[in-house]
This record gives sequence, C-alpha cells and structure tokens, in this order.
Amino acid sequence: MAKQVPSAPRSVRGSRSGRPIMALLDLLGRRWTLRIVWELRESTLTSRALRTACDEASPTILQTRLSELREAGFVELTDDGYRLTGLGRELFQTFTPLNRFAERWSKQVG
Amino acid sequence: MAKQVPSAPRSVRGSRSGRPIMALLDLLGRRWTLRIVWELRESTLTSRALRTACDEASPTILQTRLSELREAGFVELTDDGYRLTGLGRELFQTFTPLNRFAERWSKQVG
DNA sequence: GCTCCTTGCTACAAATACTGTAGCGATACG
DNA sequence: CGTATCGCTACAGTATTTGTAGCAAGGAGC
Repeated sequence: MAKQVPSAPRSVRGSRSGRPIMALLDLLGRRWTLRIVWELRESTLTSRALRTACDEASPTILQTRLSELREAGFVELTDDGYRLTGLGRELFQTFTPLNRFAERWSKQVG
Repeated sequence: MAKQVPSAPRSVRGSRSGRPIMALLDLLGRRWTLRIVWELRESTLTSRALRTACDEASPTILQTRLSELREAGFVELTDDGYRLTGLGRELFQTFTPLNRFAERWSKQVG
C-alpha cells in the first residue's frame, strides 16, 4: 500500500495530530528527500544529473521522492529538468542555518 | 550490517564527499530522527514518554535513533530521561524557521 | 525512413530498514 | 516478597530501498 504524500492538514504517518510541521517532518524524513532538495538548491537538474549528484541513488526511489516533492509543491519539472519551485526555495532557505550548524558540528564532534 | 552513525568528517551513506551537511542530512533523513528531536525540544522525556509522544513508534527503532543521536552528540540520557544537549538545542533552533514554513505551506498547498 | 543519443520513468528481485509484540535485567516502592 | 517503572533487546512479519535492467518518447544526424 502506498503511503500518502503528506500535504499539510491531513493525517500523516507517525502522527494523527494533523499539525503541518508533522507532515513536513514526515516528508523530509524519508530517505533522499533532504538530499534532493539540497542538490536542486542552485541549479535545474535532469533526472540523470540528479542521480549523479545523489551518488547514483536508485532511480526508483528518486522518482518516488520527486513525485512526492512535486505533489507537495516543492519541486517542478520543466523542459530543462527538475528545479525547486518558489515554495521549494523558501523551504531550502530554512536549511541555510542547518548548513552552518553542520560545519560547527563537524568541528565539535568530528 | 549496521549503518554508521554519521559523525561529520567520515564517509557516509549516500555521500563520499565527507561534507558535514551530507552527514547531517543523512542522519536527519532517517525515520523518526527529526520527530525525536522535535519532541525533545522543550522537555526531558523518558523512553516510554518519548514513545507515547511519537505515536507509539516501535521501541526498536526509537532506541536505534536515540543511540545515533547520542553518538552524534545531540541527545543525552540523564536520570530524568532523554533530553537535547546544548548542541542538540542548537540543531533544534535551525528548525524554528521550518515550523513557520510548515504553517505557510499548509495554507498554500493544503 | 533509419540509427544513436538522451530524456523521464518503471519492473522486479534481492537486500535492508522498520514495525509490533513480547520480554529481559536493573532499580525502586510497597 | 509482589508490583511497578526504567532503558533496552529479540524476533518474526512487513514495508521500504537498492541495484540492474529496460521501457516509450523526443531530438540530431544521416
């Protein structure tokens, strides 16, 4: 049975609360989702280019995630390939502090 | 075979780049990780309380994630239960915009 | 027409990850 | 002692992901 693509106000895997943040955490918590958004951050990529960028991840799962991200309104497919929508770019912005944090983390823990 | 807990400068599932952000995205992209950090955001929770907060997620996977989060330095176990470390709280801070974004998202897409 | 690319996307079996239930040893309280 | 709780684990069933292969559609060159 296919899992629902979380779109905000519905009930979602791991949560019956319907809080949007839960739907978002659920979507972003699926494998490769965060990575895909990250790789699309500054360029439009064809599915093959995206696969290369994602260390040859399985096309099956990439397609699945891309469908979910498109349905969620974060990614769109253009003639040049996949790219973030306006909303997707807003989402990516929220990762910027995460990147800075990752650098600090690597110095403290690594 | 058990996957490594990503700690910054090592090679990590889905990435040979060693960039800390990849290690972090890998860790956060595992099921329940984001949710656990979220649920610990403002209180120390025992393992059972955390399980309740996470909609009765399987204790197996919660323990696995908690181990990873502890090894990564984001969570610690005290006499009162699990809680975010200083570093973990910093990580959570980076989610704050995510929460606001989720609200906006739910209005646009949902 | 044809071949030779590349595109987005899918099938399918094997490998891995997750779930759900049960229960362990340790500790504390009566 | 019995009865709780705690953190944590075993194990079998199920869901998800991986890796390989390949589809149909579209363009470029012939």
